[in-house]
Amino acid sequence: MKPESAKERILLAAGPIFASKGFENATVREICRAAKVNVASINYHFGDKKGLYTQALILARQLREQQVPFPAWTDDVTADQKLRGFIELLLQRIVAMRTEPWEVRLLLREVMHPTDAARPLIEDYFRPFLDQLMLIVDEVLGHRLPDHQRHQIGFSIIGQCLHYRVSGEMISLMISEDEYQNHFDLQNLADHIWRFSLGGLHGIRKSIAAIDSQHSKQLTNQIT
Amino acid sequence: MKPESAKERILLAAGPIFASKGFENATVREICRAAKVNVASINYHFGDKKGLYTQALILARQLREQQVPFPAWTDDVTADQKLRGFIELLLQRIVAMRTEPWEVRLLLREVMHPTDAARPLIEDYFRPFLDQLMLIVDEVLGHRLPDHQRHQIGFSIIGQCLHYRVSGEMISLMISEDEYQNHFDLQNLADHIWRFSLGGLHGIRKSIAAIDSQHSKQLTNQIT
DNA sequence: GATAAATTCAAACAGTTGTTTAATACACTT
DNA sequence: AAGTGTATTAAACAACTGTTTGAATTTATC
Repeated sequence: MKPESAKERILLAAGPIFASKGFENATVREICRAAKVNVASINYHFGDKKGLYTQALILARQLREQQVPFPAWTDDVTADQKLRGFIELLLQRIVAMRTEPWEVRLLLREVMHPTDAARPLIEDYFRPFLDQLMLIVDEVLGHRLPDHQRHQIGFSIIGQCLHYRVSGEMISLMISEDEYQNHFDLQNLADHIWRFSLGGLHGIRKSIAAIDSQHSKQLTNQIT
Repeated sequence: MKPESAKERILLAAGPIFASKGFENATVREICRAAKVNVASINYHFGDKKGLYTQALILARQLREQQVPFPAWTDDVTADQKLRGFIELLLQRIVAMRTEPWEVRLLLREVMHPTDAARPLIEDYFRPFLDQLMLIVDEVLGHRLPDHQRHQIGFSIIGQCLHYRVSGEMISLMISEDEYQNHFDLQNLADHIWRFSLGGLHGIRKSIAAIDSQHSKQLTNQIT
């Protein structure tokens, strides 16, 4: 295989096109034109259109993991700082304001409308990611909540971040251009979401403390 | 016009089909089959496919406003309670777990990928909705923040809610069915998002108080 | 350099797309 | 009852869809 074999060219051309048009609306002819190969090449190398889509999705995940790797924190990093880092990573991976890598768009399509190709994506990519977030939440709270609460908190944080990608266009239509330019860049958003989420977590920590003290009272009562 | 004229039948058949397949993937023949009219009817009554889509979108908004109207709160309702009511309304309008009205899906398509048809939607529907939320936020905080902060807070709350629709399928794939059934119904989610957001708001209120006291100190220094 | 395998190609396939046409049926007023 | 504008219909339109074919070309193997 040449450094730019036809198969490779197809795969690299297909990604951005699938990402911006979706599976149905992307045409094999458009992809082949972009890859500068014959229309029959897709069927020859990938079987059919769906086979190409599956390969493109796998490639997207691999590339995105390389592009924005998970940070390795040293021991002196506080839980709060880790949360801030995670939120920034999440925004970088899925929002990625300025540049719009096709990998992100393609992966997000699968999040919103999972197909059969989504299962391995969940196991290998999304679930480990969510688990990392929940470990940080445990650390911030100094307490491991029941799973459903941990998940709800995780989704609250992820949901805030994701919203700027999902509804990004609509948001930019709803606020002034000035405001968007000056206060909705990645750093400002990470700051806000971090603070807002820390507040939410502190509220939960308080109610844990209240229950705990009540619980220890009950224990005391039982003992005495 | 008969109570079920052809034009009406087309409009009502088009909504659900556009909602579940999107503009491009919905075919005029499928819509006409569902409406039991000739294929030429859409072009006759609506000019072209796009004209029909625009009308369907307008209808969706009208219907959804009627279906889940904004509550009229009495004076004795606290700001916290209003926030809880707003979150529940938002979840009912856009998440609507059990039934999946086509109106919601169609409107959400326009949120994620706004077309020309989105502008009137923003002015008449989304912006007033966001404004209502921000008034409640002002009331909870007892303080009107700069617009960009009000917006960020609003999007944090909306983002949490929207996430359960946008990534709903993915979420149900990531947690166990039991957990999903027992802890991710509308009431539980509204409760969690409410508490989490109240925590976030209290955190912000504290930092306002800190800045205010600092500010009054500075003022005192200036005076003395 | 001959043989075989892998790849590329133009052309055609059968099916679907949104839209148009011209003929017909209907409801209404004069 | 004739005339008029509106509504519906089957059929055809040209353009596009993913895929297949069989021959031509390139590449690899001996």
